[in-house]
Amino acid sequence: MGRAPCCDKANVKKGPWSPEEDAKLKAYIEQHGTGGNWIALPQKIGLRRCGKSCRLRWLNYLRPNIKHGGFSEEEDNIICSLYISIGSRWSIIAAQLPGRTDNDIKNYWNTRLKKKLVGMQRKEQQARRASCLIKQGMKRGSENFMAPAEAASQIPYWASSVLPVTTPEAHHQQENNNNSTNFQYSFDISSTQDQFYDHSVNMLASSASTNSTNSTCSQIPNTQYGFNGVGPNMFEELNNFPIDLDELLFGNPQGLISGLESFCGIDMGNGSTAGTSTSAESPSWGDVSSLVYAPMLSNYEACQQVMLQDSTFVDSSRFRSQ
DNA sequence: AATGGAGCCAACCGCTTAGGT
DNA sequence: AACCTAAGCGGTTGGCTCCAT
Repeated sequence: MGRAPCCDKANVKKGPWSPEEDAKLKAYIEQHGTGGNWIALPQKIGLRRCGKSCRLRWLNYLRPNIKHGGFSEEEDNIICSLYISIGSRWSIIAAQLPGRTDNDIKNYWNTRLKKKLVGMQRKEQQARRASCLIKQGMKRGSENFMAPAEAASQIPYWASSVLPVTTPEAHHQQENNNNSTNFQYSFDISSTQDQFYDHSVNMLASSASTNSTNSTCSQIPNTQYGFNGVGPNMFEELNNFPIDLDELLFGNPQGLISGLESFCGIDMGNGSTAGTSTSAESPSWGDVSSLVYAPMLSNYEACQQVMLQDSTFVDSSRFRSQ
């Protein structure tokens, strides 16, 4: 036996809203509010619409200060960073972007951002293959670091932090900054869920720090989780990177999270290291926003300010111009 | 000019969650 | 504690527009 319908479907109009319906709904809500009962609202107004449909129309279209289209670079970066951190939690992502609806962001991701990300990964892989062929032809033991700098430069900072790509400059700086030669993607076992979500901030921070030595973003402890993104064995690590974006983004979005989990050695559900979780269920995220988003956003905003001011920071317009 | 395919987006569907009784 | 109802949410779909042929 199925669920009882929320409204009398036979007497409910479906499909696109007419300007008259929009005007009725908007006028009523602006004057009286929703009254906390969407189901009863269409009857009060005299609309032959389902309450859910009214709610959706208001939230996604009629509500004041709604922005449609024209996503900025900053919004792109926030969306991508958050998607990488928390997956398709569109309402949470939308909460970080004033004026944007979850539906808008979801559509934008599915139709544009996702494809851009995959396209960039393909380009990077092609460049890497070409680089490997060149390297194979070169004399062994060369001190020259033949990184696919051009390919790396085509990747936005949020993506380059997820897909471990390095540049000669970053490599050199990393050597100066870190005496350790054992690059590891390791998480502190005691990492909390909050810390992992802060990973997004670290992505931004790590990218900033590799491009600007005096950025205040570099003050964020971006090596805490091993996501500083550069190291002597970077290409080996890249080859081992378990995420195929083609598969994950177009086939199984949750797999992106799983891939990151296994890659990072963390169970995002309980904060323990990989291998300790026996549950086959998807992770329980809990109240993510209360756990992390306030500090995360403030960190991000602070970081963003620096990025905007720092002319040496990687030009994110590369991303939009793809 | 006609047509077919791709891209985009508004809206719907159904499941989950939260709150009330 | 159990149940019911409405809101919230994310996945999916249908139809419109644009563009290439």
